[in-house]
Amino acid sequence: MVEKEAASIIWPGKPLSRAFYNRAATTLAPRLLNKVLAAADGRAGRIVEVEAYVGAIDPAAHTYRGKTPRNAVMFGPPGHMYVYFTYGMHWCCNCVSGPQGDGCGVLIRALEPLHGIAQMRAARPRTAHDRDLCRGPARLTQAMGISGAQNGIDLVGAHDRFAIVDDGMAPPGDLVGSTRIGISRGKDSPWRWSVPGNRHVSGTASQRG
DNA sequence: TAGTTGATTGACT
DNA sequence: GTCAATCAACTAA
Repeated sequence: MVEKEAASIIWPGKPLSRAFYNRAATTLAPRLLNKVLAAADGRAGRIVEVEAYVGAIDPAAHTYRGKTPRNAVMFGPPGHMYVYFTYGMHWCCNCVSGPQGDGCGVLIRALEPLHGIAQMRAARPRTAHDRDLCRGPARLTQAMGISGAQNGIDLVGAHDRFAIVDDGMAPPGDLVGSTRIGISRGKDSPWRWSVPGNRHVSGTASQRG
C-alpha cells in the first residue's frame, strides 16, 4: 500500500512541457536522466540510461533515410512515444524530441524500478533479480507494459496511459556522453548518457562507466 | 521476389 | 565467450 500511495504521487506527477522536448535530441537526452517514466496503473521507474538518435545526420537512426510508415511518429510532434519492434520479438521505446519534422528521438535504455514492482515481476516472471527488471531497452518495455499499441501516444498532454514526469530530482552533474550500444553504424558518436554508478544501467561493466 | 539485418535478450559452453 | 529466437523493414536484383 505504501507503494501504491507513492505511485499516486508520481502519477500524473509534474508534467514536462512540450518545449522541454522541442530541442535537439543530444541536448534533451541527458536532461531526461533522473526523470520518471510512469504508467497509469502505478508502475514507474527512474530513467537512468538514454541514447539520442539524431535524424538525418545519424546513420544509426531509423529516420536516417527519411519518413516511412514505421518511423512516422518520430517525425511528428515532440513529447510523443515512438515504439518499434525489433529482432522479431522485442519492443523498444523512444521519446520524440523536436524540432518537429527532424526525426529526432531519445531511446530509453534503462529504468530503476520505483513503484508497481510486483506488476513488473508479473510481466517478467523469468527475471530472478529486480535489478534486471528494467535493465535494457526491451526489458523495460516488457516490465512497464509498453508495446506497439502505445506507439504514438502523447507523453505530455493526455497522460492517459504513460508519461515522463519530473519528481524533483535533477539530472546528474558532470555528464559525459559515451558511445551507443548495439549498433553497427554511427558507432563513434558519443550520444549515450547514464547515471554514473547506477546498478540499473545496461551494458557490460566497461560500458556502464 | 529473395536475401540480409537488426537501437536485443536469454540460454548455453 | 558463442549462438538461436523470430519477423518487419530494408536492400539488391
